[in-house]
Amino acid sequence: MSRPGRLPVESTREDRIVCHVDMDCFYAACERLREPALRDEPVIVGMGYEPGETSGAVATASYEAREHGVESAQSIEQALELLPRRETADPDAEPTAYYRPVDMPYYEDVSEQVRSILAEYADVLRAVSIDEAYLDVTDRTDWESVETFATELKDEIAETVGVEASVGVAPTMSAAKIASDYDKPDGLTVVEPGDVRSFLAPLPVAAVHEVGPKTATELAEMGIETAGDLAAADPAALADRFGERGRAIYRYARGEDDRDVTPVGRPKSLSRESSLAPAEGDTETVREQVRTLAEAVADRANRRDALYRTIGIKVVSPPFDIHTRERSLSGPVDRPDLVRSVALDLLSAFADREVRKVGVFVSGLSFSAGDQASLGEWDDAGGDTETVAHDDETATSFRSPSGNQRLSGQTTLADFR
DNA sequence: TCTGGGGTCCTAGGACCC
DNA sequence: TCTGGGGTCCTAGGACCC
Repeated sequence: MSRPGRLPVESTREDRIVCHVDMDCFYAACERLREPALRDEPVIVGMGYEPGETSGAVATASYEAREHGVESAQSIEQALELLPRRETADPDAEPTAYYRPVDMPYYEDVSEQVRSILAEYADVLRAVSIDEAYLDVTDRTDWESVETFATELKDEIAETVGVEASVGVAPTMSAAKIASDYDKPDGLTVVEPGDVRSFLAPLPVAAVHEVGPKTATELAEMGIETAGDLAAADPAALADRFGERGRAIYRYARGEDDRDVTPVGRPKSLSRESSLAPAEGDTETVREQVRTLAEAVADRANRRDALYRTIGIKVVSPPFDIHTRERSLSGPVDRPDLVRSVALDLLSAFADREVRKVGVFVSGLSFSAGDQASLGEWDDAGGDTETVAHDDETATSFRSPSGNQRLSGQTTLADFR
């Protein structure tokens, strides 16, 4: 229903019902699914805790482990100090935890089961990650019955799959997300349209979408501590300081969020990266690591039927300086050898830098090899690609920094001027 | 918070085109 | 020869999210 003086599209948005479903400690829950003895025990899923392994991080800690200060993204050394491994520690002396390695294929299996239930409850579903999704359920329920609706959804996940979810319901994506976090684990929070602003007001600014640590610190300097403060701030001042994001966080804090629930599209880039132990930072080890990563990225792209037009690297050097270098090709390719040679070439800019982490990525992705043939465009431009393909001296086969070789065989606006 | 891996979007300057 | 405006592409860095 459009009210007088309102655009129909806007009133439609206000009447939306968005569910955010967030699986509780998902990796740990999956481990408990196949190993019931882990129930009610501290469980830490992560990498790097085996003897001989040098680094790693906590991917997920169960609530029992969190009570002892273990958190996601914490280094595994810290976690082991707080909670030693059950198998090796003196069981009477101190609290301990079960450690399990990350097993993505298994978690993806479980996630797929959950997703197929979610798909029954919504026409539109956005799977944000392996353990999180937004559902637009506007056409499936209303504000009077949405609590029952969401309870049924939670129950079905628990009974059918055997894992718990927290659900937030609100008229916008960002409010629904915060609502799902409000009463974890196994929570259900419904924020009706009129209540969004007052629901958000007392929360710290960091709870607002797109407010991370940097922005939260800067906001605090401006005297803005809560979402309510942010909602009452001067939007022009926020825009001055934070650009477009300043306007966005102002609106989110006020409960305004235009984003529609849409399925996630194709990836824009693919990457692989890995950390190196301090002793591994020498040039040849880093180059070897880059070769391995390049191969893995090319393989990932190939398996997804993706062609790439840009190849890049990321180098992290102490203390935590992130550098990137990238190079664009004249046309999309599937060329593992090029990924490797370009990545190594780009790496040479960091020859005398200490490296604690390296990554290789490809971007400028195009997926429709078939489409491209049918479009005929890259058949014509194939000369470009062939140039790249047949050129061992890769340096000469790239586009000049701004040269637009791609248009050379096509009719451009210039022809009409 | 001394920091793992995989992503997204925005900003800003320079080169180049018409 | 100098100047101008509008636009795209490329690259590097920054911040954020899960």
